[in-house]
Amino acid sequence: MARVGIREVATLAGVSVGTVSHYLNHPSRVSPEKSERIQRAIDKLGFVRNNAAWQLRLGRSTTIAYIVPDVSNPFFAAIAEGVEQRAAAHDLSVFIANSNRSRAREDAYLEMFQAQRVQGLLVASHEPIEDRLITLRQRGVPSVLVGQRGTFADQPSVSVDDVAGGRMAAAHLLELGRSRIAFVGGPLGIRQVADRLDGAGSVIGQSAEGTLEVINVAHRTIAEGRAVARLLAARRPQRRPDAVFAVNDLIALGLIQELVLGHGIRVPEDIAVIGYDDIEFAESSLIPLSSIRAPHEEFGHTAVDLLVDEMGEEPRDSPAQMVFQPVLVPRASTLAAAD
Amino acid sequence: MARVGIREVATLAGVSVGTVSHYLNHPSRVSPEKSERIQRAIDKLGFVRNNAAWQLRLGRSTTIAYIVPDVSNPFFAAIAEGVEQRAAAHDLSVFIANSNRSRAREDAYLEMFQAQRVQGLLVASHEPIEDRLITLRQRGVPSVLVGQRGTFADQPSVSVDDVAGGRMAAAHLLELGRSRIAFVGGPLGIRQVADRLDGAGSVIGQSAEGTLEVINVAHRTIAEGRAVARLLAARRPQRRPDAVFAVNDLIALGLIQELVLGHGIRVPEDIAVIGYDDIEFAESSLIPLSSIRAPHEEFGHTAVDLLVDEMGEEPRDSPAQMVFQPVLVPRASTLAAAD
DNA sequence: ATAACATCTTGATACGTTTCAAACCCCGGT
DNA sequence: ACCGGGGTTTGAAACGTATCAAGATGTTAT
Repeated sequence: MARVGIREVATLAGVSVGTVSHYLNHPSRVSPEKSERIQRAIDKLGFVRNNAAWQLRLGRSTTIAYIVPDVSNPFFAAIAEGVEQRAAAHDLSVFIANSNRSRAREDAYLEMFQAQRVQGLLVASHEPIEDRLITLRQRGVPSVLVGQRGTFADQPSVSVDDVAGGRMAAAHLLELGRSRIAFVGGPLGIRQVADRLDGAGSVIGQSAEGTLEVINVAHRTIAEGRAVARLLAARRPQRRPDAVFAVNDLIALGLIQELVLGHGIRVPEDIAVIGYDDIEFAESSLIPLSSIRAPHEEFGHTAVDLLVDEMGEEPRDSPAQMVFQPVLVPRASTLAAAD
Repeated sequence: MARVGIREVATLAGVSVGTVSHYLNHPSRVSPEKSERIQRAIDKLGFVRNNAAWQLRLGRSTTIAYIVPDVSNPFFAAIAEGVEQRAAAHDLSVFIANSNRSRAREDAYLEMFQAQRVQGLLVASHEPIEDRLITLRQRGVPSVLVGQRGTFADQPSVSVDDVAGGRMAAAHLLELGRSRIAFVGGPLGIRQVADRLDGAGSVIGQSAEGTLEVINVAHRTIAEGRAVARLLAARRPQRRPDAVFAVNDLIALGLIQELVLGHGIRVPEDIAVIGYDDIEFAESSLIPLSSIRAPHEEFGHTAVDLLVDEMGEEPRDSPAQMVFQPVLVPRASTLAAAD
């Protein structure tokens, strides 16, 4: 298959390359007759514009990237959906990259996207990553932090008030009369994790007799939740917590699954469980999972809007750090059956 | 921020652009002393190679694309994970695009990737899409169909034997003594859907008294499953099926959720439910979901391998259409409780 | 001392596109 | 008959990089 470029089209149509380019970019400036000829040539040759050359000439791309720590976490998938929608409205394509919770992969992608000259970056990360983003911004690549509030005022971000979310979760458990509460999550170096624990701690600290145990886990996956469940099941019943606040829904789901099916521990009677994020599967879980709901699609929409703002020339007028308030969604995993 | 290219680096380091380029691509050919100076200049200027120019020069990119109908279906996310892993091993980057079940978006992405001159395409689609892939192949862009077997011998694909899967599901239900079986899925224009139904039908047709009802749905989402559940609940109990085979796990999960929580219909006692794909959340569902398991990561791995093969020059030696055999994973949604 | 050669460096060229300035053509107005 | 001018068309230049052929420098063998 011979390479077919604008030049081949031009020859076949009997016009100059300039005219073909005009036809492609400013169709109004070329006469109907030549337009016709050019279009015919394009069809015949199956010409598709070479993006590399186009970008090179224009000095910019029309792509943004969305870096996500874990595609298989439905929370990020839901956000991705929102991102795609809004990006399409802005005529931007989205390059989704999966860092797989690996810092090295994350850095590699950051570098790669820079080489691609993407217009901007949407970054959801568990690692503290702002230092890198500063560097990128200096090089002209704007970014929006997703799910984690920027610590610097000029780092735009879209996030949930995780401290408030943590408070809500803990308050909910306390109100149900639970007192020996375990927080399952980690590492605490992750801001979102620390904040949620922080919120929970502040509420429990104020209560008369609540206690807060922290069970640190390295990853926030279903498998990890199961592992913690086995850990709890191995304890003497009196030493088990009577409520668990899991730092995300995946852990909570794994936990419930293993507790109930693997060890016959009842949820919520023996241990109440609340998660975080309210992913789509929380509702249809073994025991429908109580959760702290963060907006999903809206999250994505806002992130793109912020990024587009940032990509513009004018200095920002609206506040760049959007913080959503989470909502408590109580379900069977904390509430006794209603009947 | 002034644009910084290879030229700026060269000036700062006091060498020619050719040398800098050599340093980047054939480090061995440049003297230690200049290497040092160049590296220093790169660091100082924060130089990152311009991918557009690089691609333009080389005439090819180092990227493959993975088009998926629905990022928020964990089945595709799991495959994506496998794809990323294997692609990384081949030094390829993966551009994940979400067609959102829209043919228009699908076409737009196909066009875009062609413009990007990606090395190859991984396409998971519900639409019949092979005609387009043929055109692409003629233009030098190889592709691998994911989840759907190629109908032409030269269209590589990675798929599951869906007819066999359908048979397994139906046989399982019949063995449990169920006879009024409903298949929930659609549209039948989708090959995977038709095959699964086909398999189920063939088994039920051979049985003494099994009947197969088809409940057609437009989408294969949790929400759609719920809708079907409401439909079934509205029927007189005698007219309800005693078993449901859902064309994927999402539908099955939504169905169970609404049947049990919304209408007090028992699963599996009143209606047994089996899904398809065995996504991660099937196991931790309200009623752990029986499912037909297709390989996940392995699927992604194989797809990339096939694509890489295809990208090579030599004609293929190994068979290009991999068909995996599915496995029945029985769980509580069809089996009576064991205790 | 010179030739032959290896090592390192350079400048020019091409990749496929867009865009700018100039050229062209055809008309209507003077 | 000439000029001005809009609408079309053209050719050339540039974008940032890799590579090739050739130049420069230094080294070894004769």
